[in-house]
Amino acid sequence: MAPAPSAFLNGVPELLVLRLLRDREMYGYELVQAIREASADQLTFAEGVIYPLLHTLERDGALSTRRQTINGRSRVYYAVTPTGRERFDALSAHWRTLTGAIATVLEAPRHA
Amino acid sequence: MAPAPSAFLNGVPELLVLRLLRDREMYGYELVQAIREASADQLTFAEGVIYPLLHTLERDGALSTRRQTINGRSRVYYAVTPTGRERFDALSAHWRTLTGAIATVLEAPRHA
DNA sequence: TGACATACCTATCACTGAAAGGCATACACC
DNA sequence: GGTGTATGCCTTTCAGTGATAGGTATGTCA
Repeated sequence: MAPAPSAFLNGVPELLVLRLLRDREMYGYELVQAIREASADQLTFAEGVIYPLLHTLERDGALSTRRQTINGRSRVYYAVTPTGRERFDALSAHWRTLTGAIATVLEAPRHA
Repeated sequence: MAPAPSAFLNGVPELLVLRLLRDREMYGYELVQAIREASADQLTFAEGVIYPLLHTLERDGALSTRRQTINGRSRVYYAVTPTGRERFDALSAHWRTLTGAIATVLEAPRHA
């Protein structure tokens, strides 16, 4: 009933999107491929995941948009706002904490 | 429609349960606390998560059970079967691959 | 007596990411 | 001219997971 803000390990697409946009602005279609390429095809988030996510992040003020038409095709470029940067820092810290804890359990020599 | 066997990053409770049981047999209530303690309170999976999971793993042949009464209280001890060990190895490898890929994206100096 | 820890269990729900679509333009090729 | 593919945007629907919140029963200790 009170779902955690970012329940457990979810929110990885968000984490990656914010990370990539931290370097430079990108548009949705570009992000989908950038994630795949940056992870050497290990991670694939389809457009059905990325687009709604971008809309949500924009609505929350974590991203700002800029529309541009190139070669007759319209693109929507997304950039990280200060709010988005804070959000990334929080998500990132949370991610490291959790994966660190899991690694601890996995690698512990023996559990008494 | 064709949900991956272990969709994306899910299955962490399963991973941890199999890991802990690899060392020694334990009962449900004990596992709940063991996970919390082994992770220094960073990870908490309630009984509502652990018990159904144990039942599923037993049904799948990954765990075997042994009932024992101690101090008037009944306990169900779970132990990992060979099938369970394989399952753990697969889950573990999958986990390392994914978190490794995410780390790559997060830590990359810059994305061109 | 009452409270709390132990020990098992189930039913229900929200949310995420997965899947599968749809729309439109540009470009290459035959 | 027609067909196919890549680009670029979008939405709707769905399954599965873990979260929540219950319920039962015994032992112990104040």
